[in-house]
Amino acid sequence: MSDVKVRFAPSPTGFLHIGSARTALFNWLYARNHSGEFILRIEDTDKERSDNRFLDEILQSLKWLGMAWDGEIYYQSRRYNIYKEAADRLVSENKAYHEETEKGRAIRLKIAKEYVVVFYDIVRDRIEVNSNTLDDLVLMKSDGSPTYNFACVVDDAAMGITHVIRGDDHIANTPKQILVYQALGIKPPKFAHIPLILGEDKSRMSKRHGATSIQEYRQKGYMPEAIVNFISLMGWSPKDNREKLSVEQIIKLFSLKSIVKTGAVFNIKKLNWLNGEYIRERPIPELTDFVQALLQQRGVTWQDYDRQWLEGVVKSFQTRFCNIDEFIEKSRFLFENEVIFDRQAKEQYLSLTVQLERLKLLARRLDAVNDFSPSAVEAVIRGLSCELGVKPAEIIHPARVALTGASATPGIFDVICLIGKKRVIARLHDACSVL
RNA sequence: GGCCCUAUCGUCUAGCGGUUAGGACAACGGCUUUUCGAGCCGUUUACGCGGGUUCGAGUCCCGCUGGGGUCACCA
Repeated sequence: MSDVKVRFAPSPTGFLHIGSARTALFNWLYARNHSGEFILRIEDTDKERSDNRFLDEILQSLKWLGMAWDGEIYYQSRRYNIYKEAADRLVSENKAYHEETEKGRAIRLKIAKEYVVVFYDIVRDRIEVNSNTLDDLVLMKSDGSPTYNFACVVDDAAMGITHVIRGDDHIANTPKQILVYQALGIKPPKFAHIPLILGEDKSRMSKRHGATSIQEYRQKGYMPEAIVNFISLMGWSPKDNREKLSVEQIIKLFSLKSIVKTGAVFNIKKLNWLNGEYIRERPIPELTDFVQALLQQRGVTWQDYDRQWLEGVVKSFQTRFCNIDEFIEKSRFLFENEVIFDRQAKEQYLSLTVQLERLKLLARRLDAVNDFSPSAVEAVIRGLSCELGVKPAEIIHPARVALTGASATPGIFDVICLIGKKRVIARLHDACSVL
């Protein structure tokens, strides 16, 4: 058994976003690395802003990312008596006092002047703050609920938390909390303040920087292992030049001491690359399940859709997409009846009479093919190019545009089969209709 | 503004007194090829500035500048 016990303490006032997911991850990794405990505590003392909708979402995101917590979930809203008791004790010991305000009676902690609070942070080493910069800390609000800094300390102590791993933005809270620990006569846990995740402009990542909630990334088709791998690399590294790591490998290598001190700018392009790596290594049946679920969510469908066909589509696109938006965008010619033409491609490949005449011929030959397989289609096209004395590309390029509207697609022989004979002939005819 | 933290390619990072400053993403180019992608190969790009300490500084110290965080009866 290990003596490590950490916690993730979200407040249900918003969705689980990239930053807090990373905080949760580092806690979880640390616990797993030390065979310690990882508990979940819901800091729902703000009645106004807390919402069960957010709580459900946070729990779901955590599960989806694979971070299982140990034991029961704690809710601060159900522990008010514990905070009250602790606060009363401090008042009786003359370490805190009641304050009458317009809103009612609050309890504040007395903070001595000219006192230097020193603590050692695992990431940043020594930090010291003069108590003169601190006001007497409100412990219990006039509505009877505890303040964050108080409830947090009381709970961390009561739950036996050994390491508090949290965002950088809490550094300023730490001296205050240490003063609470001292008043309570309890030895503080160890602290590790991890750098924040930043947006493009280097300020703390927020909604205005684009998608920030884990759920959004899930819906966009990012895999949990890609996200875990990616966020673990913001502020931490295995130091051996590896980038793609399984969660087991990360757990094994993880260390709080190797966390960097500077904020990391969220780089979506790298996430895209990593997600693409995971997509490429996934077996087709599995990847198809993954894509299928997402397409369903988006309402993308096709009348002749069947599992085998979809697997073929996924196989053709496996190396060509890094998220579901890209998949949908690039494969639309398979799911929609109408072909959306790229203006330039059409200009280049479907404007000459010879090009259209070749397509007309191609349509006739293809129509005669009964076994509509990639190899059969290829034989037809190569045969035709030979007969006409032109390079296969002279037929392939116009055909690609006529059939898909685009100039960049998976291999044309596969594409033709995926579109299906009936639609292929129809599209070819449509393209030649101006003749 | 006070307080606190921080500073290596555009971005994520390795480095922990002596390195041709390494890797990854991105970008760019090449190979391959029916286009694109993937893959493989390659190129461009970094130690913010100024002082010290030292035989020697990206690495240690100080200052400056830049960036961030925080200053609630919100967490």
